[in-house]
Amino acid sequence: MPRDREKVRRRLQLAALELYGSAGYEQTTAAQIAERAGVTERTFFRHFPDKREVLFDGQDALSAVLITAVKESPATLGTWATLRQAFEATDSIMTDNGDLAAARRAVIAGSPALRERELTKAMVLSLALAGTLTERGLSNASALLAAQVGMAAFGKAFEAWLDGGGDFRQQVQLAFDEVRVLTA
Amino acid sequence: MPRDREKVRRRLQLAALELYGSAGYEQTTAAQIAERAGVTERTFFRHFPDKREVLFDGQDALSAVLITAVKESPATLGTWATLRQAFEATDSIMTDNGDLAAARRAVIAGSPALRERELTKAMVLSLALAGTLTERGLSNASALLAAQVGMAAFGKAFEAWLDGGGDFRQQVQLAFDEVRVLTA
DNA sequence: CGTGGTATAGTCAGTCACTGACAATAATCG
DNA sequence: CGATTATTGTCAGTGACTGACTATACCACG
Repeated sequence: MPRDREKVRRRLQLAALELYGSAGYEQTTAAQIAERAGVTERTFFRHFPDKREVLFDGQDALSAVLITAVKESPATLGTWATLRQAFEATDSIMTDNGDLAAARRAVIAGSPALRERELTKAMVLSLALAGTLTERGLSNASALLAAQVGMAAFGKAFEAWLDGGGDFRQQVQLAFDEVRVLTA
Repeated sequence: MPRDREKVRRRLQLAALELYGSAGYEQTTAAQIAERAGVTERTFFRHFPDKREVLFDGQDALSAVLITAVKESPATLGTWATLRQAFEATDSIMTDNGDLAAARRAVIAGSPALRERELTKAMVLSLALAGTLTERGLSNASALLAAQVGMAAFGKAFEAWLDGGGDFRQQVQLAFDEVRVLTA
């Protein structure tokens, strides 16, 4: 495997994050990112299908943790508890991603196009989650509904945690409880 | 107000729906849509900010119904019941949009770019809903969470209704109940 | 140590979404 | 009918993204 592919990928991602952060997403061209990473524009598009994707890459790890957590969850556990426990299991991933995650979030928040792509990533996660819930006996529609409600709770937990709420798992717990109270 | 703006808009929307449906979204150029509508490409982009938006236009009506329903809901009613009642109130809008809605959905389902835009539209709706829930005393974060959970239920209700489930309001009822059972 | 194969990157040309600036035209109002 | 204004046409340009082809770096093998 020549010309270390992963290195180029990471350089492109870093360059994009920096440029999006300083000049803004819309004002940054793919050619500029490529130049800063020491490659050509064409190479950028060989590594990422579009200008947005370069910012979204940790999703696979998150998805993997969620799915294995659901799969290893005891069958006696209900859907809701299974989901809560799966989202709690992402704890380590969340805690690891330090400063980069914050910069990423700021950049994404600043661009409608990037926020839109973030929604797609969330949906992909919901669909993956729903897929494994299906294996636990739920219908497709019910599995997707459950996954989406869980994702909504996870979203609030994540925001609360970023806003200084100390323990991530506890924020997940709180958000899931809030949904229970809401619908009761 | 010269050269009837609304007429051109509708012609563009219809032309887009037809072309997206027959040739596919990606294979259809903005110039083709414009030509079929009897205007130039430039005019297309004066009416719609991009190729995707031309398919999303009923959102304002839906949003208006939801928001007034929430605002007119008695203060004694809980958040969850308020949301359910609001979504039930969209009944007439859903029932009116007959064949066009079905064609629209098929086209959207066939294109990742259009599905992505649909997610944005759902989020805009959630944010609007959350805004009015805030006026009922909820925090921003809790209002958004509630709105998103409601939207998820609404989404399932809508799909179930499209799949032949007779009464729309009843599907909403069922989906909302399902979330209650899920989290209990 | 050369040599060939393969993965990766560069080059070039092209399409298409979208935009700004300005000219043309059609409806409206006096 | 003339003036005003909303809308459209025309034109030129930028930038995202793609296909086809070439060039180069790495690897294995003799």
